[in-house]
Amino acid sequence: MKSEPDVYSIDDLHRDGREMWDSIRNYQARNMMRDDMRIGDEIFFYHSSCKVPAIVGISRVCSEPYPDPVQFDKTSRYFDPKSSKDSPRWILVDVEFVRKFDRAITLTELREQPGLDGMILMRRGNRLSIMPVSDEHWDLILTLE
DNA sequence: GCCAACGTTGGC
DNA sequence: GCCAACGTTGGC
Repeated sequence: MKSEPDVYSIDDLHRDGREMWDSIRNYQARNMMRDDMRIGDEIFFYHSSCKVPAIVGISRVCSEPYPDPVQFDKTSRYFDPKSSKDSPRWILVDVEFVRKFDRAITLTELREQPGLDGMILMRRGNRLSIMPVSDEHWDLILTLE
């Protein structure tokens, strides 16, 4: 899961313990939270749109999927007038802090790993803020820490 | 600040 | 249902 550190960083999650992953307005990302995530699933926490884009730690899914309350908040820029409580369009999960890496594993470094070829994160122009990571890639990335 | 790569919107 | 125009993301 990507997050802009200026908006919400791994340190913020460490401080808060857990966080509702709200305001995601992309159908693919929503589908992953709604359909693919299970309580206990571990997540790489990635800092994006910043000086050194990098995987900086691990978080974990800690709720069932449920409707994003922000979609009903008229004062929010993420308010969705086409959504309704009867059939909410945007679904999210809560995530909890697991640990922060001793050092950030930078995108540059990840690109240098031949074993990570084909990772969705590395695709040019990739804009997905939530994406699956294969077991092989997960294990390989952990050896880089 | 630039620009590639998408996703979304809306006219037809 | 197509597709052009536009908006957003995010690395560089």
